[in-house]
Amino acid sequence: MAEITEMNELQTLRHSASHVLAQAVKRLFPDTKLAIGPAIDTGFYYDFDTEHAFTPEDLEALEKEMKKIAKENLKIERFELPRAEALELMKDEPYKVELINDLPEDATISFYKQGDFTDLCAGPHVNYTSKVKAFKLLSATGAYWRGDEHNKMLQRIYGTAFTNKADLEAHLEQLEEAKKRDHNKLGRDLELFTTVDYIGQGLPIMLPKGARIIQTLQRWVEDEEQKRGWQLTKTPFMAKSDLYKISGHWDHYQDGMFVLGDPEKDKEVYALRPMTCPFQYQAFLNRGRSYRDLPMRLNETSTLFRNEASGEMHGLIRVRQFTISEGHLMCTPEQLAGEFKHCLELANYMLDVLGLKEDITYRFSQWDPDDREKYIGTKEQWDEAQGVMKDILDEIGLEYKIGIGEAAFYGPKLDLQIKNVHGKEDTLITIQIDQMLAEKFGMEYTDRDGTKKNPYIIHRTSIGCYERTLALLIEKYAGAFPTWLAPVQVKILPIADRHLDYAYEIKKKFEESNIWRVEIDDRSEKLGYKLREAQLEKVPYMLVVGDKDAQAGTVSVRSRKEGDKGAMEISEFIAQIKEEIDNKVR
RNA sequence: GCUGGUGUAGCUCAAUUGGUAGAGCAGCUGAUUUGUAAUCAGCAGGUCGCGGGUUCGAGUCCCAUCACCAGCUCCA
Repeated sequence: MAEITEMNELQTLRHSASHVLAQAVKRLFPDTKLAIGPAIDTGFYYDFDTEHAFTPEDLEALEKEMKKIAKENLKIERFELPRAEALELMKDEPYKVELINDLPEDATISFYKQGDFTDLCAGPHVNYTSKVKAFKLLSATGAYWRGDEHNKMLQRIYGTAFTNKADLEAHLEQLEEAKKRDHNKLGRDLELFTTVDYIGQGLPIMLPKGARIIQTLQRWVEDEEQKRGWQLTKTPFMAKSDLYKISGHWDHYQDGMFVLGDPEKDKEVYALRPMTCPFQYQAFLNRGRSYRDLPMRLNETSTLFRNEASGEMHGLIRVRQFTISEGHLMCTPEQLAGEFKHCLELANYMLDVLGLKEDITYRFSQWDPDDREKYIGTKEQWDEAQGVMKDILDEIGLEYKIGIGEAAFYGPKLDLQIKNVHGKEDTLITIQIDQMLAEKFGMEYTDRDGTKKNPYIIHRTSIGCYERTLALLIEKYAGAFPTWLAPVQVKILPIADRHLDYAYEIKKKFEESNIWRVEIDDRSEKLGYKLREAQLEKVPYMLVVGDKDAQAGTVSVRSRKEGDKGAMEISEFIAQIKEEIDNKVR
């Protein structure tokens, strides 16, 4: 209870902070029209309509004005008005008028007034502006009125506020720390990936170290899927438009596809694949199928191409070409629940080993019955597919949120959501039930009774897209990957050049034990310097070798996690690290 | 796609009112051969994101474009 009260207090304070901001904006930029200004998880924002674009200097000036307003210690008072009077009061604020008009007939229309500033608002608020003292304005950006891209773009100012200075400082420091973990910065610093302007947006170059991590993940995923009864396919990266017309992608997804050729002029048009589904179905369609063939589990390490809008790309999280651990599973209605659980188990196992499971939330993504444009199929089909998924989820006892309008165009999804270091949520893994595409593609199996039936199809990924998953891993571990994933697992640091031979001897012993990610730092630098470099590269183990080690046939081990571990027999250390790698110790 | 910001050496950043592009670190060469956060000396490195324009003269001003960043909208 105390916690809830505290949260509400903070939300109230932040809401009041947004009003103080709006008051400051009105004072400094009187022509500004007000939209809305709520409290959010991390602070508050307010949307304004003005010709003037807010600069960082403006934010400073506004902060100063806000401090002044706080100092003036204005009383914040609530009052209510009948609709007509409310509209009269807000006649110069078109957005407020729109909001009032959208309120239901019997709604109470309340206002909050502080000095010369009055705002339409349901409240609650703190009682005096002086309460708003520990705050900071963070950024000015654009945002569509009512979140609709067809509406005018307003200017949003983001800020944060706390009940005391210490909390504010701590939060700002946390933001700085988050920046250091940001995969888009750290991943480049650690030479995992880069981008090149003449290659294009959303097309990252995986550098040797990044590629090595992805290779490790991919080998592990494909092996694990094989163990669990999945059969690997390799299908083309492009197809004629005919294929996408059958699947519905041509109608529902064309803007998102890279089309090769001009549909208006050319006889044949190809498109790079944005999804694997219609390709992998061909493996099922290769010959007639019976119930004995089911469940048929097909997996593929599948590279996809999506022509995302130019503003959507972000590091490795949103890209135009990516590789996903894809899979499609054809089964009977009786098998569906079991197979769905099997897919979820695999995904959860993967996330558990990676250490990401604790950061996952589940979203049951459903269609939006009011947006028929976006979806194929009938209401009955959707009700059935969603009903089946709901039963499965409830049976497992999974805690989930419902996302209306978040479904795929052909069926409902269970999305495994994760937040990045800045608190922005993305889908890492998705498992979908589809009872529509099988019919479209004429996928049938002969059942026991000799009748032909369409199988249920589960679309799923086990580890998600390698690029996105890598991004989350970089942030999770701040670049200090578990040994089994680390692009460099051991760095050998000879303290003088005469120990280089011994260093190579050690490296060879690692290689004989099938450990290849061992590097020697052969520069003539001081040991302290080399150690610092190895630490910056986040290498799990550093082996210092000098005279006494060379003579005794040992290595001095320094662990990233545990610090100095002293001298060890080489074979002993190799056995230890091998076990760590094989068991995927985090 | 939209709003705003940013592009100078591999990295972090300088460059007065428009007047010869600099520094530290990284790199290379030589010396040093060192036991836990920076050994010394030298060398090299830039069509100032790309393209136009204004000007006697543009890293600096204007236009256009590309990329990166934040946010919105969309999405794995």
